[in-house]
Amino acid sequence: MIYSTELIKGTLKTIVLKMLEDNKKMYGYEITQRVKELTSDKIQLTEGALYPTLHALEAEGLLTTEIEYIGKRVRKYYSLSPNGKTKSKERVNELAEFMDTMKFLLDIKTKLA
Amino acid sequence: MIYSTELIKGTLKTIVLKMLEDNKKMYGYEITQRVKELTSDKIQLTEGALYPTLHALEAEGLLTTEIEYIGKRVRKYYSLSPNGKTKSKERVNELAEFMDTMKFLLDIKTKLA
DNA sequence: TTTAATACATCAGATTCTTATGTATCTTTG
DNA sequence: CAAAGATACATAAGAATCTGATGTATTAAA
Repeated sequence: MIYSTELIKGTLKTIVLKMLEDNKKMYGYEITQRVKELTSDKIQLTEGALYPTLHALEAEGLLTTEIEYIGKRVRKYYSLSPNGKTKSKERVNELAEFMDTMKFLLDIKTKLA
Repeated sequence: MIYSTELIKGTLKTIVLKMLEDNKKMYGYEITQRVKELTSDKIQLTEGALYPTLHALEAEGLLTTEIEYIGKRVRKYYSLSPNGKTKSKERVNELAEFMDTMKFLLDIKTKLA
């Protein structure tokens, strides 16, 4: 099952920050592949969503970039800035808490009086 | 902590369906209050988001409505249609699975070789 | 040699949410 | 009793974010 992209809305930035927290330095295409791999193809980030998000995070000062050439092909590596590291932890914590809350909400079986 | 509404994006329809699955019959304002109560104020649905969502679910044939008057004040009760019941279970399952996947993703500490 | 994979990017259109506004009734409180 | 707050519906402009398409270019595989 591939998750309806509706669900991924709102979590993309957090996913990106977390990937960079765990891997120091990644390029866009690599992030899509890593997430696909880690989720057994269940989360497939589209480039049309990812690249604008990376640009936005960079504009917010959370990411820094360095260009590398592999042969003639360009790669743009992203890393967390100091602010990005802080923000990443915040975001991941918030999302984890949110998911706990949602799990509770979805498991409610009894009607309250 | 009130969750940044960014996180709620994409989960609103599922929350509404689930509330109706558990309570048979609810009106809009009641849903906002129930969710607020169940989440200790952490998820606060706005009316500007909720009412259009209810209308959309009704247009999709997932909800049915009945009007009731409390004094002179109107109340619009929503219930799951047969299709709505099926859809609700699908959505809740998908969201539960998605959250498991996300938890896994957020807990990854080690870099893969 | 042509298809697929790698790697970047942009953009029109769709969807969905926020915030504000509007209407109206009922309850509480100073 | 008047004002404020709670109850209860609804719409709409603007913002944010994603989809799906399109574009360019290099490298690897079939």
